[in-house]
Amino acid sequence: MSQYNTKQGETLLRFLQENSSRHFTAAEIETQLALTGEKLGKATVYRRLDRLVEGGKVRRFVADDAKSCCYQYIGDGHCREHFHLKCYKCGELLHVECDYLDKMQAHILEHHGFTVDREKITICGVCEKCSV
Amino acid sequence: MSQYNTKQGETLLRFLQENSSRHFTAAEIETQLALTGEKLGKATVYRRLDRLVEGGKVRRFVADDAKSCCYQYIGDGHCREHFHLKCYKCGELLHVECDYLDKMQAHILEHHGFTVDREKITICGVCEKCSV
DNA sequence: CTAGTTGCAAAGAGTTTGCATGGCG
DNA sequence: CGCCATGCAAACTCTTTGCAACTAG
Repeated sequence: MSQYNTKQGETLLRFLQENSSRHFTAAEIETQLALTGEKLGKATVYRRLDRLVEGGKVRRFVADDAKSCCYQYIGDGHCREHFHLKCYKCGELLHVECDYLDKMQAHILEHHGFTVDREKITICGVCEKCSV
Repeated sequence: MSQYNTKQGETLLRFLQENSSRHFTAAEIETQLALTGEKLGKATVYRRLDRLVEGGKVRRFVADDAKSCCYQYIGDGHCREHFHLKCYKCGELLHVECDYLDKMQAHILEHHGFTVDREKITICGVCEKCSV
């Protein structure tokens, strides 16, 4: 699939990495990159994002009120090992390594016969800063 | 807002209630109702769904792969008191009353300074039947 | 009778696709 | 040089909106 390294591909990935505490829509990414003169075509943005999502480097989701998808860098496969808490006020994504949550997963399986998909799960709420 | 009771409004609500273990896109709802001769206009479907979502009777979300919104009946305000586990294979929505999860919420607040929004949270995974 | 509701069709918004050009290896 | 990637614009899909006709209260 992604076989060639291109300037555009690197630009997009770098942008997401450098702003990994925030999420963006495709349109926002396009605009932001255009501001710094690194203009990418709309289609390219979508195509590369799709790949990053498939490759597990980027998470795609739809914010509650939003009409379009948001994308956020979550890093390499390493993120499978912990949980994600996402603040829907500021957009901050917290990566949490937590025994309690590990046990939660076991509890749910045992008591409710349900296998939690920790890779996909994102726990929404409000972070410390925003809850004041 | 919703002041008049109409045949269309009742038809839609009844359909969702009777199929509360499943979720549907707006288009699916339209099609299903048309099959039983209870044809609703596209716009009406969207407008009534919006209201039901605002009123808390229906949950709107975007399935991982899907391109469009899904809607599922979750009942009256009562659903704020428990947690939802959703199977992404069969679509079943489990309503779970669980001390452990209550404590989880407390734990996350205490140890991670994060206020979980239990109304919005849906824990995704695979249910008992589908995990075999 | 009045105000909310419906249905149609047109408008919008976001995303995907086709195709010629350009760039990586 | 071959093949993939890019960029543009057109095509698509889903959702919202405008408006005249209709209906609940």
